[in-house]
Amino acid sequence: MKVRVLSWNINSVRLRIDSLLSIIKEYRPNVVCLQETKCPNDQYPYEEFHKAGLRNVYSNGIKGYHGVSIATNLEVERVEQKDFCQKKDGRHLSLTVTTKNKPLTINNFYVPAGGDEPDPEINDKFKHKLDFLDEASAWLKSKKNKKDLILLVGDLNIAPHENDVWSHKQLVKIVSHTPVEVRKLEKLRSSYDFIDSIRKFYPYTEKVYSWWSYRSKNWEESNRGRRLDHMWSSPELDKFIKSTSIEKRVRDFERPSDHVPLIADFKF
DNA sequence: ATGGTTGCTTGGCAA
Repeated sequence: MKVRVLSWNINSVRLRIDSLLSIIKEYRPNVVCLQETKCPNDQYPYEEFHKAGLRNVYSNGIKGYHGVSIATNLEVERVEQKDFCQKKDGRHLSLTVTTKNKPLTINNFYVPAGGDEPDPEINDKFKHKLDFLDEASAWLKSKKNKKDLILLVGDLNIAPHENDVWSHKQLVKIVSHTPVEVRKLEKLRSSYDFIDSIRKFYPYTEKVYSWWSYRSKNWEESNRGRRLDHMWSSPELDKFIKSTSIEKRVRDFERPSDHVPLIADFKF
């Protein structure tokens, strides 16, 4: 049994629904995880997913900002959404689906961006980001079970490695690449001994990005990107992974998101 | 060092 998971910070699901439908048609994912849907649950385009063959659709969205969703054509055993930091904003949703072997849980995260100033004392948004990562780490750790199939995907808003950014030197004090954030992300990863499934297929010796700012023309030529989006597999799930990819071409779509989709392929 | 763009909404924030 093959399972394909696609994860994308779509930056408005309503604005880019046609781009998403063409991506679904082309890549045929079994699971679609979105971040920054910017769409309240009662306005979510559920029917568009149904028509595209993804019958089970769940949204954790609020008006205006952030918001996550998961759509799948697999049987859903369980749905969970965790409200970290008591903010009541849509930054997490998880589904447990049925595979040939045993249940697979997909956690979809949208970690707070953290504002501009990398100091929790003077910047509440940065504090929220660090607190969110601490709470998510503790929550995952409390659920840890060696034999479970767990996938964590999403826009984690941190590019941890030197080769996850266009210039380590110029970004080391910029939110998304500061040492304190990198440590918190590593804590999140180690909470479940996750394996970085993108880097498993894209070695650390090469520069790899999933996001290019809207604020520069010729995004491709200047190539000042960051790898903010991630796919992590639990050790048991890692046994079944066949490949991952970063669909960079999507950054060239008409009215693009500033992020591109990630894909992971599993065979159970 | 600064400003650059986009989306949700129509003024200003969040990214």
